[in-house]
This record gives sequence, structure tokens and C-alpha cells, in this order.
Amino acid sequence: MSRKPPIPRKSIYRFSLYLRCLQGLHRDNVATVSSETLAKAAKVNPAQLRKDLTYLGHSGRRGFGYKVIELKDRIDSLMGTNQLTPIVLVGVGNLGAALVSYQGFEEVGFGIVGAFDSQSERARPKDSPVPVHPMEDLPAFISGHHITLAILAVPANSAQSVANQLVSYGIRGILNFSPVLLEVPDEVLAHNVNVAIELQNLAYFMRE
Amino acid sequence: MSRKPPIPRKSIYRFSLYLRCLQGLHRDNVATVSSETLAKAAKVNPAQLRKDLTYLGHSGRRGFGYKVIELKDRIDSLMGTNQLTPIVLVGVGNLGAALVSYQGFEEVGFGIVGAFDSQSERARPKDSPVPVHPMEDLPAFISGHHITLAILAVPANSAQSVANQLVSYGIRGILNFSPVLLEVPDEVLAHNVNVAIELQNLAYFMRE
DNA sequence: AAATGTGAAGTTGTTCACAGCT
DNA sequence: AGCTGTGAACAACTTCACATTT
Repeated sequence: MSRKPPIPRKSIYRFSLYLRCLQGLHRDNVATVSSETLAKAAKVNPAQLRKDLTYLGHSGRRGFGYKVIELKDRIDSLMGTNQLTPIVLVGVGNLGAALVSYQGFEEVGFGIVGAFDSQSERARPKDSPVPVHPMEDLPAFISGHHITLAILAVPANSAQSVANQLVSYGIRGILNFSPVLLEVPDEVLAHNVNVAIELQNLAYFMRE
Repeated sequence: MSRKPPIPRKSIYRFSLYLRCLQGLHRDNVATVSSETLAKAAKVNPAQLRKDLTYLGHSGRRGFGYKVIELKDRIDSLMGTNQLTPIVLVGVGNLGAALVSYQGFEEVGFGIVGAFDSQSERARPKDSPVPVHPMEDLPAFISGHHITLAILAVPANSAQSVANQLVSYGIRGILNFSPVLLEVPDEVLAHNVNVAIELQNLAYFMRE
């Protein structure tokens, strides 16, 4: 039974930031980077960066720094970004349509392979090769493509019931854009993105 | 010089959650709520809820619970949600257009009063009364309407330069949807929403 | 009896400062 | 000499458990 101490939640979040910075350095043909430089790019403390990197095992050389490619590869494999994970999106309203056309998912290893909506005649978002399927096709699609991750972008009033469906079809992770706190079984992970709350927060801290 | 100890960042975040739950209770004509009930609705620990609420001053009655309306009003005034704050949105691409049409901002006290794009002939998003202005009109609009908050939804390659413009026009808070870590002066607050990173995170924790 | 308010204990996350490699 | 890796100090946050109030 292998029970390594788990990597802290916040470190995992920062690994995504490091990855982005490393991609930029790699594009600029930088071969080596010090904790100080990379930390500045990611806007974190250098000691924190080094501590985070120890979770990968020793990955730098004292007096030298870190090899950009090697570090990038290590974080990629930790985060599972070295392969493309297929996901589905449910709810092709304004926000759902924008997410289907969003270019940034591919860059971090995800591809929306199917979009679903109760009004399946909704126009296919432009710039997007993904067709919009009717909800009835969801269960077969999910099991047929072995999908475990879904983006939920339906209105608040149907969010919980659609989430229940997704879970019953085998989905294990839901990125939820509705403002509802979903009730899901223990083995399912729901993560909320609530832009209204983010805005409210920002506004609060603007006035001290 | 009033220097009360500041309210923790995470408590402020949770106040937004409590507010949403209280709105629901109020709609359902519930007059009183216990920390246990409200905590369950907001998916937090009851002790944590009570501790958060002490930052408002004493707001409950022992043996009784909290009055829904009173608590809602207190949090509204703490968060500044009792008045509507005008904001601008810059970048009316897929995501920007979706945000302009998003209903949820009004519910938490914000209204997008102007949308701006370098291609100002971009179609006005449907369901939205907000016209798309050319970028040249931004400085006059911001100072004319006394706006201090902006949503930034432009592509990565122009994010920093548009942010610089916003700051020079007087914007003090930026909700940034681009995947760039903005460089802003100390007196300006930038808050990032990065859906790709949220997805990457969720995927990591799905596989333990 | 019921449910709040809160010190104290526990947990998690951050930063310092320096020993230890290369 | 330079920069990593890390124990120890520090800071922030969460939860417990119970005294206190209505």
C-alpha cells in the first residue's frame, strides 16, 4: 500500500502556473531557470517555489538552477497533461458556447469532444468543430468515449438534476459554472467557478 | 485612525456563499435560521460559520439562531451589495459576449454599463441592452461614469497592454479572464479567473 | 433546552535562513 | 560562488468543545 504524503492543494494549483511560465520560457529557447527567475514570473516566493518542486523529487542542480524542459516534463506528467483528456460540456447557452470555442483547454491537456443541450437545435458555436447533441445521447456518449469529466454550464434551476444525471452516467468530476452548490456522492468531485462571487470579492478588497 | 483587525480573505469569500443561501431562505419565507442549518446549505462547518459571523458583531441570539433578513442586510452592507456598482467590460469575443449577457452580476450588486472592443462593429450580444463601444471611448466613459472596476476578457497577447490602459484611465480593480498574470501597481487589484487551471486542478484531484 | 460565541487545540500553508551540493 | 533543498519559525485558517446566554 503506497501512502506517500499527498501534495498540498495549493501546490497543485501553483504547478499549473509554473507550467504556463515554463511553456513561455521554452518557446523563448531558455534552457535553464533559477528559482528566483521562475518565481518572479509566477508571482510567488522563491522559497515556496523550491518547496513545491521538492514534491517532484529532486529536480534542480545546486549552483545551477532547473532545466526548463525537464521540469516542464515532470510537472506535465504529475498533472496528467502529457495526454489529452476528453471531456463533455452540458448546457450550450451563452457561457457554454463561449467555453466550447475556448482555445485554452487544449493547451492544458483537455478537449471538449461533445456538447449537449436540451435544445439540441441550438446553433453550433462558430469557430468550433463540436456539434451540439440532444441530452438523450449523453449516456451512450459518455460510456462509449470513457469520459469521466464534465463541464456543467446549465441554468441554476436545472443544475442539480443535470448533475445527478451526469453522476449516474459515470462522470466523476464536474466543473460547475452554475451558482448552485451541487450535492454529489463522495466519490464524485465538484468544483465551482462562480464569476459573480469573484467579482464581489475583488470589489470588497478594493476598498481595503 | 480606525484599525480594526481585517476580516480574513476566506471569510469574505464565504460571506458571498452565505448571502446566496440567505436569499434563498428569504424567498422561501424562512424568518430564522440556526448556524447548523445555514452551514449545511453553504457546505461549511457550523463553528466556522459562527466564527465568520462574529466579524459582523453579535448578530444572533443564543438558543434562537439568526434572523434571516437582519443577517442578509448586515452582510449586504459589509460587502457593499446594498448598492449597484457600475463596471465596464473590455473584450467582446466569445467569452466577453457571454459575460455581458450573464444575469448573475446584477444579483450580487454589479451592472455592466459599457462594453468595449477594438473591433467595435462586433455584434451586440443578444439578450443584452449594452452596446459595444470602440476603445477610443474608454477613457471618457470611465471618468464620466466614475468607474473603478473592469472585467478584462481580451486575448492573452493584448491583456497586459489593455490592463495598462485601464489603470491609466483610473481603474482600481480588474477581474482578469486572460491566462496572463498581470503586472499592476500596488494600488490596483487584479484578480484572475482561469478556467483552464480550474479544470486541470479538478482533474488532478479526481485521481487522488 | 437550545444554540450562540469563543478560547484553545489542531491543521495547513508560507517564509526564513542557512547547511549542503555542484 | 551560486543556487538548491529543507528544518524550524511563523502565520493563517479550521475545528473542537464548552461556558454562556436567552
